[in-house]
Amino acid sequence: MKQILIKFLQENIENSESLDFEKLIEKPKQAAHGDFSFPCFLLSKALGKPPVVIAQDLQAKLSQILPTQFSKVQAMGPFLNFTVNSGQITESILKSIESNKFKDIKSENPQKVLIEYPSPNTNKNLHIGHVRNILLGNTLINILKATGNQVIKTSINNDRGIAICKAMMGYQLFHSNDTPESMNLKPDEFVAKCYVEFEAETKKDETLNEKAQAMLVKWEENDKQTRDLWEKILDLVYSGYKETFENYKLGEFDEQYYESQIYDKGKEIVEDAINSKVEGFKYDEESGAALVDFENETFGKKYLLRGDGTTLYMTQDLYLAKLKHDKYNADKYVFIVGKEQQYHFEVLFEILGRLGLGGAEKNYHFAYGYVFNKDGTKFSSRAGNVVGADWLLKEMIEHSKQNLLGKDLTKDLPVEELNKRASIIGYGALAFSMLNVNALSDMKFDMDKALAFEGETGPYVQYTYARIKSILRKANQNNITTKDIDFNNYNDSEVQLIKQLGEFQNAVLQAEQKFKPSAISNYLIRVCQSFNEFYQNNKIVGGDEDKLQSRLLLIESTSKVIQTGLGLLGIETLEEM
RNA sequence: GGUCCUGUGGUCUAGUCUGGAUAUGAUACUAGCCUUCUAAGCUGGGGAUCAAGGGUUCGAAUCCCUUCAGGAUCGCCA
Repeated sequence: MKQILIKFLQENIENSESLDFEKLIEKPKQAAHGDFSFPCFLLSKALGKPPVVIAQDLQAKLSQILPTQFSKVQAMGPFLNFTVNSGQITESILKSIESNKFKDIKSENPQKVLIEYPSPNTNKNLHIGHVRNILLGNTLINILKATGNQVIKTSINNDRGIAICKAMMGYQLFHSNDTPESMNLKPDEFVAKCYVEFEAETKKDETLNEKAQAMLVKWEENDKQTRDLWEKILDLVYSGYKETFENYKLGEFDEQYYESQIYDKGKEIVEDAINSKVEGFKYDEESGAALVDFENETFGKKYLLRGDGTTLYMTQDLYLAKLKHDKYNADKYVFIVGKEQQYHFEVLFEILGRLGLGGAEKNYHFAYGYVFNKDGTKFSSRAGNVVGADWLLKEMIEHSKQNLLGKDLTKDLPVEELNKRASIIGYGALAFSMLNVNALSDMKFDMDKALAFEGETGPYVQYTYARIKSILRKANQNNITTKDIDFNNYNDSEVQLIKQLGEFQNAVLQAEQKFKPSAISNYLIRVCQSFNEFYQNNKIVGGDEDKLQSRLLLIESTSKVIQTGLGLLGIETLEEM
């Protein structure tokens, strides 16, 4: 459509050879400004007239010879606005939804993408920050798959180190006779309690930190008793995670990595790099430690092996990157990790580039912001005052349930149905609120606000869907098709809604290209707003008879778009709520 | 100190990459709309020096420079 317009303008505007119409023509922000807009500023010099006059002249001239695809050309100030013939647009959009072609979205550049998330530290239960991580990861995967990318889903479990030793010590000191059951805790919460209590105890007894260090040494020496305890604690953590992962729809991984199995690997990579004189790789002459010297202020020096030859965190990451590369040879490696690790990943990618494993062009740090308390202070996981992932979801669901019980329509539902709805609404509210903001932005978490289901929320979108389904039930027609529909029969608010539906593919492609799940949630809000505006002013069943079919088709199409969009966000729909 | 990120009505947020018309919505506040397809909805109102200053441009929230504020990070820790 745009191409038709460009060709038309090129042929009919004088002195326009030098103009880049492709770039100039844009979509107006306001519907009243038509579908395409052409600014006349640049013609001003060539024609020696002010842009406002040019726009008026062009309107007079072009309106006589407008292509049939367009219904109107109008000058508004220095802009020339074109409106397309809505019958053609509505027909093509509604037909593509009917045939499900609208779901068939092809990325401009489909790739094999390996994603790594949520990569927890296994000494505690998962908290609200992980929730953000998981929801972003889930959605990103859905979006990438929906647009034809191949996705490999991995996670690295940070299952060794001082933190897990502290949890183990806490267990030994305070809870060796307890079990999660005896304390009425989820197993991973039980471990977290051991960890937190140990941390608190170190404030009183400073020798405890040394003892934890000693335990780590024993672990590294493969001491049987220590390893047994370690496995016992990890079993607890993983069995707790299993439930959390299920609740947050994490599904199966293609591959899971474990820090305990790779933390001491990677030495060879570094030694080989030094031997083959990879740029910047060298030994420190005094200590014998291995490092990369970037010789600039931004990166400085990065050590890769200690003086005694043992490995460091970065070395392990190099090894893991090589593992992935050798096995999968993906086009892109995505790390979904909090933005505080940005420097680490910049350095990592730079080193990987020098090692021939693909630098910044093949690796991407999908960084996301912090989740703060509502007063802007940081959650402290050491003190243990973090909002737990399990608790959070449970709270959201419980609140949804109270909400349903407060409504005439739903207060007498069977318990099973009530719980099912509450669970879908609660999850939707939580997921939507986290996905509707820019991933990189920090967010304050306010439980009261999260529990308010008005405005730009998941329940608003789900509710809109349920309303549509309710109308369709009432209409009780099974075969709503695009046959026999007069596509010119739609009024302004209907056409606007249909055009909005036609934007679905753009929204998904935007989300894919920019790695931006919020593009989809933002889009769904706009669709629902368009629908609710239309719904409020137009009676469908029992309204205008000759509009019934076209309207049923329209709202059914809307429901399909909403359902598909929510599906990408991992949110389910309800027929009634 | 170096590097990076962030800054848009009281609060939250879209738009920033790729400059375009009166800056998108939400929330809170406020005035209305349910004997009518679900009011978790809709309509109206007030509320913004787009952190500040300068530059580029016919045109800047958007690009460039400077400054300010907040945050992160800069270890032979992970």
